[in-house]
Amino acid sequence: MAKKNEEFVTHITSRDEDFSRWYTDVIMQTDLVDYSDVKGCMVIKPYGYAIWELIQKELDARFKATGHKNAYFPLLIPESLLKKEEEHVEGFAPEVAWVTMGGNEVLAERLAIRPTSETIICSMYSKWVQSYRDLPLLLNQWCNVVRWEKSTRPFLRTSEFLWQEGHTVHATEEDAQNETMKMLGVYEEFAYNVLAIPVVTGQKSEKEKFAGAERTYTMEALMQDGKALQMGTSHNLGQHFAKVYDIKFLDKDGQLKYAYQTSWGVSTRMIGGIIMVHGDERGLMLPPKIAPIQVMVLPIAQHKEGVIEKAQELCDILIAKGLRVELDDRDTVSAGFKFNECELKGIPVRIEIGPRDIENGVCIVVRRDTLEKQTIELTNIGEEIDKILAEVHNGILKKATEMRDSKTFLAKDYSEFKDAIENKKGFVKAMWCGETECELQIKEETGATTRCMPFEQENLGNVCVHCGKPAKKMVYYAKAY
RNA sequence: CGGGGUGUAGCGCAGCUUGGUAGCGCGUCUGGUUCGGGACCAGAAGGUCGCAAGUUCAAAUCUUGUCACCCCGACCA
Repeated sequence: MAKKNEEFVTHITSRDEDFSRWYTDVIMQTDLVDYSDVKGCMVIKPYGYAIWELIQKELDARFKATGHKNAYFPLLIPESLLKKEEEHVEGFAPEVAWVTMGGNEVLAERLAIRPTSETIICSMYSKWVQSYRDLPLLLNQWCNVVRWEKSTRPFLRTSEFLWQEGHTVHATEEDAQNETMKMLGVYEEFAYNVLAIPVVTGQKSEKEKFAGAERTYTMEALMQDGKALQMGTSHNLGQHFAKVYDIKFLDKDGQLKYAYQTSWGVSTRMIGGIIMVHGDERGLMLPPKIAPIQVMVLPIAQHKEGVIEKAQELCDILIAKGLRVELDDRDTVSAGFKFNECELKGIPVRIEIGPRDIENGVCIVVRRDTLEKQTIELTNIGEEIDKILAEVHNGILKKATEMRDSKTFLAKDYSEFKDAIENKKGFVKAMWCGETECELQIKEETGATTRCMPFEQENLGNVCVHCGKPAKKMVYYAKAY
């Protein structure tokens, strides 16, 4: 006899009690990842990888729609090649992993395992770009990169991670800037419409920008513990790399010119963001569009005649609608266990169907985000589920937006600023003089960094919140992952 | 690299102060009864107590050394 337990039970640490522990509990118990024997590297298990595959699919469709093609460049980069762009090397030097041996022989020149591929891609682009007719060159690659991190956390910071990096070449500065903004726009649209995560977009400060970029743009999301996470970046590289790697083309006017470039990327870190934005006390909450299983069908009292058959029939109808559906027909665990497991794993919708329902021609549909149960007629179940999945998406986006807004504060002076960072925790909007020195001091004193200078500027005052000098920009500050 | 902490069954931990040859919860396996919110009963398997040396009749426990991992800082998608 199953225990009639009205209280829902969870086996994960409370979010409020220890957010970091909660995060670890969720990713380990939901079968997303496992720790490997390699320091700082995670194993992405099938359930976690399926999420990444869906992210890839959604993004690829967007990249293709904006004229980009996929390619693949080598994992290993000769030291000499990597070292050409000074600012770039300086930025990445501390975290590059090196290959020094080939078989039993010491290599004459060490090979870097790519921390990012600008250098190797630019070295190829210099061969490929000769004429204005070759431009724009719009490529993307899906790959792994390695950065030797001192402290790591699954998805958020691992020594090796998966990402996509777009690298484009343009004839004019204007084209490059347009591309930079366009791709940030693609990421932003993706964040809202696929991940259901509200973001703040804007430009990075000099201190925070990508090593070797002219300008870096970013989208920043806020996690439930009030820390910010950079979810994607888009860089206008200007002619920095073109000059170093000699990417020149003959323009319409017969002049030989250096090309303008961009690069942009998002990584498996996004999955960490999804967990920390949407997750709750019961575990994961996956946005329907990237949920490997959108609907789990649970037969109740499945040993009784006709139940499994009816549940399978229901599955088939939904699969035919193009939904990702699974039937949990295990007879080794109780129904209650399955309910909890569905919630833990963040499956957006589950359907319970048992003898009583079959008799009445209905099923019970439960939304993961609200845990609301509704009785739905089997006759038009396909349309209803579509509708409910859309409602779940909108519901979690709304909730996440409210969460972000409730954790976004204004600071007119430095005491307000410190109070907001230390006690309230979240985004803090404040005016800034534009000096790196000020940023450094603020970080030293509060732990907060500038996240971005948002495109949507507001005038909160005329002076810098820290030094009191004339203010140039409104900035989002936060402690960040 | 600075500061702190932890290593005992697959996972989470207790035992250590005051030495006496290892235990709890979860999980796993077997059988049965269950199955509409993490079922129950009965039985079973599983540990050179991180590693090494020392003290002792006797070490998970005391001493010394060593290794590994985790957290907080510095650095970063």
